[in-house]
Amino acid sequence: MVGDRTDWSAMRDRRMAEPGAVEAYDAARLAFELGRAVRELRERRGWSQSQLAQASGMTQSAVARFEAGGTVPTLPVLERLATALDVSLHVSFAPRDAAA
Amino acid sequence: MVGDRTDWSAMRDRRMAEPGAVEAYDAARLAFELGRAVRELRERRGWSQSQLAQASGMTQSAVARFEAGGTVPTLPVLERLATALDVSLHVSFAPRDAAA
DNA sequence: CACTGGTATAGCATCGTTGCTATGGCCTGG
DNA sequence: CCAGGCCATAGCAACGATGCTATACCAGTG
Repeated sequence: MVGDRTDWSAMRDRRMAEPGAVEAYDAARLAFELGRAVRELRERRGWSQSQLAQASGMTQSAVARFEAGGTVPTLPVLERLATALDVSLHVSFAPRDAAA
Repeated sequence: MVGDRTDWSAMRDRRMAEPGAVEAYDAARLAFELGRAVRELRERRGWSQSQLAQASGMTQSAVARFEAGGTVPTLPVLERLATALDVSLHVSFAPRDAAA
C-alpha cells in the first residue's frame, strides 16, 4: 500500500496548539534520529555499546536507552558521545527557507 | 589589544582527562553561544524577553537565564525557541576534518 | 546443555533544567 | 519624584535525564 507510513507532515501542521506541544514531539523525533546516527557511527567503528559507554563515560544501559530514542539526550551527553566517536557536534539555528 | 580574547584553543587541548570533563566545558560554551544566537534573533525581531517567553511557552526568567548561558538548555526548549523565532533547529554530528 | 558476549529493560538515587513567583536594578517618560 | 517597561537574579517545587545495578533475551559456540 502506498500510504503505509505515518503522515508526519500532517502532524507537523498542528502548529498553533499550546506552546510546547508540537515541539516536544519534534524533540522526540530529534532524539530518535540522533540515536540512529550514534548507532551508525558506533557500528562503523565496530564498537559495542559497552565500549562506547566506557569511552564516553557512560554506562551500557545509558547508551542503549539513548540509541533506542528512549530519552531526549542532553547537550553534555551529546558532547561526550561526539568526542568519544571522534566527531564534532553541531547545534545551530537556521532560517526556515535556507537549507542550512 | 590583540590577545584580548580568551585562549579557548589552549583549554580545548586539555583532552585526555577523565571522560566528561572537557565535554562539560564544551557544553557550557555551546550554551553560551546558543544564548547569544537566540538573543540576536529575538532583538532582530524587536521582541522583549517576555514576548519571546510567551511565544515559546516559557517564562521571562527562563529566557533571561538561557540567554545569559546560565544553564545548558535541553533540546525540547531549543525546539520551542526555534519555533517561536520561526527558525529551524539543527543538531548533527559531523566528521572532525570536514567543515560541515 | 552450559557459556559467553551483545543488547534491551527495569528500578532507584541523584543531578540539572525548567516552571513559577517575586524582587531589585536600570532606564525612560511623565 | 514617580510610574512603567525591560532585564537579571533568587528560591523553591516539579519534571526529566543520567548513573548505576541487576536482570532478561538472543545469537553464537564449545
